[in-house]
This record gives sequence, C-alpha cells and structure tokens, in this order.
Amino acid sequence: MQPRLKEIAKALGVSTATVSNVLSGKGRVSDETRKLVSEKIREVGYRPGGPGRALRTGRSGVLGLVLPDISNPLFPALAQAIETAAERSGQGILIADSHADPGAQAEALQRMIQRGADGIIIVPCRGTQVSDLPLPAVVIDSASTPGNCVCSDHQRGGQQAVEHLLDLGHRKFALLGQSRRSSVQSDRIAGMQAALAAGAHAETFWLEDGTPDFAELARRGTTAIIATSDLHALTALTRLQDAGLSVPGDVSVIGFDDLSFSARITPGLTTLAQNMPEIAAKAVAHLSLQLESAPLPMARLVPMELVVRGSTGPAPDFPPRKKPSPQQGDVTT
Amino acid sequence: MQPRLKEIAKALGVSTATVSNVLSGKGRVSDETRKLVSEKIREVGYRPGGPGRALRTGRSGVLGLVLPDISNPLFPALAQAIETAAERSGQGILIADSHADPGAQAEALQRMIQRGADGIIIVPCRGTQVSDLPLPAVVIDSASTPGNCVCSDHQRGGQQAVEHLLDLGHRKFALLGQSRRSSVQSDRIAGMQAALAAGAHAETFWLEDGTPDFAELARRGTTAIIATSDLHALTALTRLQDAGLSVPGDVSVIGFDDLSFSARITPGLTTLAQNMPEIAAKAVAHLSLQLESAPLPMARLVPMELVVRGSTGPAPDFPPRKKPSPQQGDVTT
DNA sequence: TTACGGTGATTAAACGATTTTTCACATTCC
DNA sequence: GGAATGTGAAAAATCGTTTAATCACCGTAA
Repeated sequence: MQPRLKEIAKALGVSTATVSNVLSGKGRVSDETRKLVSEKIREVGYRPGGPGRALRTGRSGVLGLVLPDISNPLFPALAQAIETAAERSGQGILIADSHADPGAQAEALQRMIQRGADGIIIVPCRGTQVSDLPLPAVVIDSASTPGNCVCSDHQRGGQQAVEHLLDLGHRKFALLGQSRRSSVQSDRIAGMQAALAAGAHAETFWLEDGTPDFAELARRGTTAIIATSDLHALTALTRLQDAGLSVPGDVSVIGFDDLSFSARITPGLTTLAQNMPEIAAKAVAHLSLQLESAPLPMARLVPMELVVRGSTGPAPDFPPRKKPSPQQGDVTT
Repeated sequence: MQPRLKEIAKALGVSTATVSNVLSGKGRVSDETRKLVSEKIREVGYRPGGPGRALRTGRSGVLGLVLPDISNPLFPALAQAIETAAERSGQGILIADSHADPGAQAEALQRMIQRGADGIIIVPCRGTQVSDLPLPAVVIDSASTPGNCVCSDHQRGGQQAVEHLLDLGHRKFALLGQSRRSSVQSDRIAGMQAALAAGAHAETFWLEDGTPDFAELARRGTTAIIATSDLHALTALTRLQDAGLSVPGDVSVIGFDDLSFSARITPGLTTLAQNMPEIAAKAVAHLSLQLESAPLPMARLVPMELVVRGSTGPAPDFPPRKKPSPQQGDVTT
C-alpha cells in the first residue's frame, strides 16, 4: 500500500491540512513543523495520489494524444518529442489511435475527456474538424487546418527541396505523392511546384494511381525525384539501383521526414526533417497556456530542416563551375 | 461543463445512488425508473467521470506503458498493438520513455503509480530488474528475464532464420548484432548458432565494435548475412548493392522485426516478424487477470513468423535439384 | 392487530486530496 | 483589563462516484 496523506498526518500528530500545506507551501506552517513534516514525507517517499488530487483540483496532469495511426513510421519521433515535452512540464501522456476513422476519433476524444485529460493534442484524420471540445486542444496537421494548429511548414519544405536540387543544376523533376487527399502531402507538392524556376519543369505522380517506372523516367530525362515521404523515396532509390542506375550519379532522390532508416542506407537519403521537439514543445506550451486561461494564440509554423546526405548530387550534365551548394555537411538549416 | 451524476439525479428528482445503480445494473431499481434514467443519460450523453470513480473504486482504467526508447522503429507496432488490446478491454494507455536510463525508468514507474495506473507493461532497459512494484506488472523483453514476461521466442527466431537459409543451400554465414548486452539480440544470435548444421559455419560481428566490410566478406565466401534488426540488414543490403553485388544472387540477406520499410525496398527484405498483436493481447490479458487477483501465471513465448521476400534466395552454387523451400509465399508460419 | 418480508429508493459514508473557515492562544495597543 | 491583532494549526467542506446501511411502504401471514 502506498502511504497516504492521512497516515503521515497521524504519524506526526498533525492534521492533513498541515501536511498538504507543507507540500504546496501555501498555508501558514511554522518552520519547525514544516521541517518535521517534509522530513517524514521524504522518509516514507510520499507522493500525493493522482485521483484524489484530480478530483479536488479538476486537473489530472495528463494530456491526451490522439493519432490516426500509431504504426506510422513518423509517429515514434512525434510521440517521443511530445512525451518529453509533456514530462518536462510534469504532465503524462495518454495515447489513443483513431485508426484513421472519424467515428473512432470522436470516441477516442470522448474517452480522453472521460478519463480526465486536461488537454488534447490531436493529429486529426483526414477530413475531420475538431471542434466543440470542452477541453483545450491543439491540432498538429497542415497549415490549412482551421483552429489552433502547430505544424511544420510543409509548403516551404517543398520549396527547400526543389531549391536544393535547382542549386545542383537539376531542371527536370518527378514529384511523388501517395494520396492527394492528404493535406500534408498536397502542401509539400504545392510548395515544390511553386519553387520551380523558369526552364525547370516537373511531373507529378500519385502512388494511389499506381507506381511509375522510375528507370523509364530517368531514360526520358528526369534527373531528380522528390517524394513526400522517405518511405517512397526509398522505394524509388532501390528501384533505380536495381535497374542499374546510379544515385546520385544519374538521378538524385530526396524524401521527407528523416525516418529511422534514411541515414543508414547507401547512399544516405537526403531529406527534409520535421523539427519534432520544436513542434511538441509548442503544442504542449500552448496547452499549458490555455490551461491557465491565457488568451488563445493562433496557428504556428515550424520550419523544416534540409538534411543533405548522399542521395542528391549535381545533375549529370551540370558544369561544376562553382562549388555546388552545401553537400557533405550533416545538417543545414 | 460535462454533465454530472448529481445533475441527472436532480433533473429527474431521484437520488444519485439510483442513477449510479442504473449505470451499473447493480442495486434495486424499478423498470420504470430504470428506463427513465437511462433515457436521460443517453439524452445528455453522460459518462461517469474518471477521477471520481477512480477515487472510490481504486481503479482508474489506465495501464502504464514504459519503454526504453519510444523512437525505436519497432515501437509503433508494439504501441499500436498494446493500445488496441487495452482499448478492447476498456483501458487507456499512459506512455513513458525511460530513455534507456535505469534512474529515469524508476522515476517513470513512480509517476505511473502516482497517476493511478492499474497495472504496468514495461520493456525494461538493459540490466534492470523490475521488482517491488505495488502494482501488477508484465515485462516484455527476452525469455531470460525473470518475472512475469511475455515475449517473442527470439532464440527460436534465430533458428528459423538459419534453417531458412540452410534450406536454400547456404553454408557460410555472417551474423550481425548491434550490442552484446542486449539480451534480445544475444538470444537471437544464440538461436542462430545453435541451428548451424554440420558443415556450416558462421562468423559473428557486433556493430558496437565497428561495421564490417560486407563486400570483403562476400569475397571471402560468405553467402548469407543475418542481422538482428532490419535496420542493419538494410545497411548490409545497400552496401552490397553499392559494391556491385547482387542480392540475393550473390548474397542473401535476412533481418528481424519487419520494420515499415522492409516490404517497400527492392528486393523486399526477408525478415522474422514479431507477432505484436499476440504479445500485446497476452500482456494485457495477464494484467487483467492479476487485477482480478487471479493466480499469477508464468512466462509466455510467442513464436516469430518468417516473412519471405526477395532478399533471400538459393546459394550461388546450390544445385536446384528440389524446390528450394517456400519462396514466393508472403508469410509462412 | 401485529409482526414480517419484499420492494424501490434515499441517506450517508467513504475514497484522497485541497482549500476555506474556524479556533485557540499569545502579543500588543489603548 | 479588554479589545484588537497576529500566528499556527485544526475542523470542515468539497470534488464525483460507488456502496453499505437505512427507510418507507405495501401486502401478507400469524
């Protein structure tokens, strides 16, 4: 059995109120009693129990995290960042998987409320609006999401990818997305298209329509492939290698999200990484502010970081007149 | 504001006890009142609040999940399986990251207790013993872990990998681990070594000592590489391809854990997958049993599944006299 | 008539903490 | 000396729920 406030109080012959006051440093307690009590607290390793405190104060010290798909390879980084940020401010994280289903998502939110979560961080499933929550909530999605939203600047990320390749002399791109209904992917691709310089052009492929023949693309003059996820960049990369093409000799490949494997393959995958710690910190901070009934701020964009590895290089026919942009450095901002 | 028991009771002119009885179906309530109350409950969408119930019953309906590294690529599958299994039995999941640090792990466990978790599922960090918890706990690790443990049969998994390759005619293996202090990896490699047939032999490499030159290994006659993780199998695979060697033509490669990318590269990575749903279900069921003060069962091993993809094939000089074991099938048990 | 079950529902206590109110006592000031 | 002031700590209320104890009522049997 865990020690309770009552036991400490009885053992010292004081009231529970006094012990509670010592814990919080709030009421009036003599230095002598204070020392006595805190000594005892340390001795028995007492910690105030969650449920009792939650009941009285209306705060559980727990935040809900609702995701559309826990098994998504992007999730570990996000979850870890959020857990770390939350723990830093003394809060726990209750997770739920909405399985990309709006109904399940609504149910998950209800359970969070029921379990007494103080606030909610949600990565909404496609096409859902988060509203009417009796709790502070922050959304992590794309910038086009209404409501309090923290997310990477996916559009600018797309631009960064294209700019990096333009610097390397590439002019003919293939853009690779999975699903056009994903606003994150749409934002990224929109950014890429916006960044195309005069003379450069790009063809866009959606994997939901089928996988293009990468070797054929290369034969037709494409020298750079940009995928909205490292997963698909990896597919492209290995297909190209399998067809006897060199990366980055013949074709440069760049992905998004810096997944676990991206640094470990040969060549390393150049990618645009999300700054998860930053996003998580902002999300948690935002919730904390709302919990103190502070004014509700607005959407916040976090820049993505270009991580240059071996999978991108100068275009095959590109004259190396000047040094071709940052190359071997590990991370550039 | 969420509706409370009291409000429902007052609105109907009954006592809170009656409403609670209707909710639980326990006390004595007339059919008429019962119908009236449940109608109202549905109308306002009432759900009993967690903290109050937790305080009274001593049960929060939440399980703690403590992991040494949330960002590990194996985590998504595990977390999702556990979340699903827990939700199925009406429990939530509180996560914590011990950052592979025994001190942080102990602290995380304390926080779980403090927050009122009913039980704990823990993947312990290396070299730590989980004991003296005032809560039901179940460990997910290797079979050598004392205490209530549920885990994959890593040793048998190692055997399965070797047997698969022996069937394909391979005789000279390179075994690849990351750290010898990981009991999971040690178990897997021990299983591999135990399965070596007469005439076959294997060299073991630990990446913590440095990365071997895979092309050189191939030149010296190695035809099969078994890594204890898909991550390292992927490294080996791309290094080999980069050196102009064919997989599986010259060298077969096999990994562990069936990570997200393993099916998407070319060739697909043959791997030994953990049955996460099974492990999670057993862990959660075990905790549920302990919560009902049932007798404490013992360690439980879950078999691993060999997933055959393109990265393994017949040894270069292997005469295809009979059909070389299951090959194109997706999953064999 | 009185005692007795049975039924349906209310009352009250309990869980563990926090917080407001109250209280006892000592000191200081007119 | 009595009132005002100040100090330290206890008493009591409260949060939302469950549950044991109690109660009022009615019909029935002795």
